[in-house]
Amino acid sequence: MKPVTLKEIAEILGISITTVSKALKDYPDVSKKTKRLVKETAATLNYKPNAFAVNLRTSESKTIGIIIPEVVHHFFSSVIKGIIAQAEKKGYLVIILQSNESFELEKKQIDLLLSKRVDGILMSLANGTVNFNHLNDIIEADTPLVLFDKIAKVVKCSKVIIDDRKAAYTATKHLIDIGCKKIAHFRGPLLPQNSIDRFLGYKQALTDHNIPYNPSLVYICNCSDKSFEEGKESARKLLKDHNDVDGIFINTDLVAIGALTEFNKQGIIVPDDIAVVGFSNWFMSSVISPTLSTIDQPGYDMGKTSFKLLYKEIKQRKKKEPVTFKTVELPTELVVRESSTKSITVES
Amino acid sequence: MKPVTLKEIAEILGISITTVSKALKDYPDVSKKTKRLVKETAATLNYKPNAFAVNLRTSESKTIGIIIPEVVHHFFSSVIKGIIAQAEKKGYLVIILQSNESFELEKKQIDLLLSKRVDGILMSLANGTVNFNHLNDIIEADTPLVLFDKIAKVVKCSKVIIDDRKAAYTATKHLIDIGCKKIAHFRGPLLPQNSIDRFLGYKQALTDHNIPYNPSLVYICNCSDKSFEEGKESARKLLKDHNDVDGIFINTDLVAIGALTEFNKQGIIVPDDIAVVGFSNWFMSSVISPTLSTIDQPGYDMGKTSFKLLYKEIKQRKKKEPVTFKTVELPTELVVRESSTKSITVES
DNA sequence: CGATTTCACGAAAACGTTTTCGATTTGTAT
DNA sequence: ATACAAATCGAAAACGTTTTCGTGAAATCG
Repeated sequence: MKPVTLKEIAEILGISITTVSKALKDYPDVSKKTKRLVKETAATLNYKPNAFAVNLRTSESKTIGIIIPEVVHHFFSSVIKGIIAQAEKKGYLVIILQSNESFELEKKQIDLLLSKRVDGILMSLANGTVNFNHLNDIIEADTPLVLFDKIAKVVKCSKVIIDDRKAAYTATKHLIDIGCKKIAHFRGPLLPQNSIDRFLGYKQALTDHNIPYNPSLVYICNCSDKSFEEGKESARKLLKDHNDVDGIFINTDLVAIGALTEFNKQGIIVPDDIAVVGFSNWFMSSVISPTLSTIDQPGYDMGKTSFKLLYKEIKQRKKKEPVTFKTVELPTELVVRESSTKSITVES
Repeated sequence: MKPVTLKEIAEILGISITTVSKALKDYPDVSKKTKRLVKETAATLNYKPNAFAVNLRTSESKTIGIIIPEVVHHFFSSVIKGIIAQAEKKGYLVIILQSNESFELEKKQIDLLLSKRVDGILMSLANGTVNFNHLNDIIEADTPLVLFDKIAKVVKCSKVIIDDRKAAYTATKHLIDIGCKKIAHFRGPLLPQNSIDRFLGYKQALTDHNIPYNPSLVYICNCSDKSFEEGKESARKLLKDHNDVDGIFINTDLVAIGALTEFNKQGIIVPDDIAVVGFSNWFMSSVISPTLSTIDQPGYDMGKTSFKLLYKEIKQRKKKEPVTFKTVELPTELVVRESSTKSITVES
């Protein structure tokens, strides 16, 4: 019942623990014969190395931790999937923790992972994160760290991002291209860089195309778990404040879907009355009616490349090579669907 | 730079490692004075016990593993969230692995978790799982196991389930209650018990209400990642085969949403022409148009109670108490939305 | 045949903690 | 003072592995 150890195999075969260990790991200073013998008995006894002992001895656990704001979330769960897929290839397991968009919780989770001595940490920052001392804790603990999506530029580590600003620019320009003259923006919270960048991309696209920027056309959403409601609410406000708006670029698909729902209810025809473009390409967006144009944010790829960067750093650290930080920018893509495909295309 | 150990604290204070260890864990045979001293220096040095050493010594890792068919999935990610939330309260971390609905992969993941010596395993079985020997591996390794949602009745362990049959019965009866006379069923694959039970509930509800069961009204969907397409496809077939169907109970929300989309496209009015009830209560269902009536499957609660059962078993094992297996059945609820709310209610 | 190299193996330390058990000191009652 | 109990402490083993280094035997060479 007790798990079998090297010692037992050694005793059975009348050889030393050392030799058993070496035989199993194909050390050159063990004869073919004993190797065969050891491997056979190990197999029949169903020997599995005690991970705890290996961890202690090698001081690595082949386990990484990931901290994200929210698990029940199409984008983040895609990222998780990508991370797990890639980690598995390299024999790493993945521990998942949530920050619930809270700064305090994020700090606590980092502490947890550090005290568990994971081999590396992948993180997407919480909206509530205001400073980055806790990230320096990771770096000072000599634990490899890679940030993705919601990052902090000042932190010295590898990063995986998209160009939010460019993507937002593309989305807004698309609205302009299909003939929209008065374009609103439902932006995210004031803090995280992403929502700032998306806002800036929106603004830039307007000014580049001689459309005056009008601050009253920008509505703020927290993009919390109430995103859908916020979308409806903002849509209501927008219709009241500006009944001549003919396009909206929205920070997040879920908010956009809320807006679509409100428009449907009020008899506003999307896209003919108002064209809508969201952001993230949640699966839902391809299923809603009208289907939602959006910016595809490659969650799965982001997970994969994040782990790849982390893995590289782990290897470098192990070989005492100098670690090199890299920032990888993943391409996004405008996905045009019904919500921005006017029956009559207006030439601009 | 090197993490500080008990030894270093002992040397600084000129006492033994033993006393330091005991002081930190509030053993009664250490004086208040030295306890204070030790704790203070430990705090200033930012001492954190080496988890690897603790694991080895105590032979537990305070880590559990979970294996699910798919991470990017509203129900399963809700379960994950529940598990993580509850695990955190008890100081456990959670490793997540996917089976991708594959039997072989499921076996491999179990092996992985066992070789990592997690303190317990939570699982929802893959559709492809045909026998349960691999689950016995877990039991033989003396690792606590709890199955949830997609379970195997024959396996000796605790389980957390819903009554799929009853829920399906309720859903179908609801369709009958609102006046549906010819009710179709889009069922899941033939294998997993859940889809069998839902089918049986559907059938039972019909016969209990004097509606003859008609096998040609039952369509099979794999409920894979193509669920949405399958829903559309089945809806097309249904409309061709039986143009007088006035209600459908569908195995999964995503398939139902596919069907709704097809109905919308073909000008079929839901619910007046055909009423639809799905299963699971994905978030999406409250957002689609028309909003989808469905059975609420309490993913978060399922995660929570699954961990609670696992935790209880871990504790029992530790105290060498006899382990008791329990099967907890969580309540489901019919959520009535637009897709089954006829403008003119017909009395039955 | 003696010297040297190659081949196989094992002893032992180390990773850092927990815990048992014995030893020493201090206090208390006779 | 002596005896005994209580309060503090530490030595050492143990968890199971990895890896360095040394040793003896066999093989190779001149």
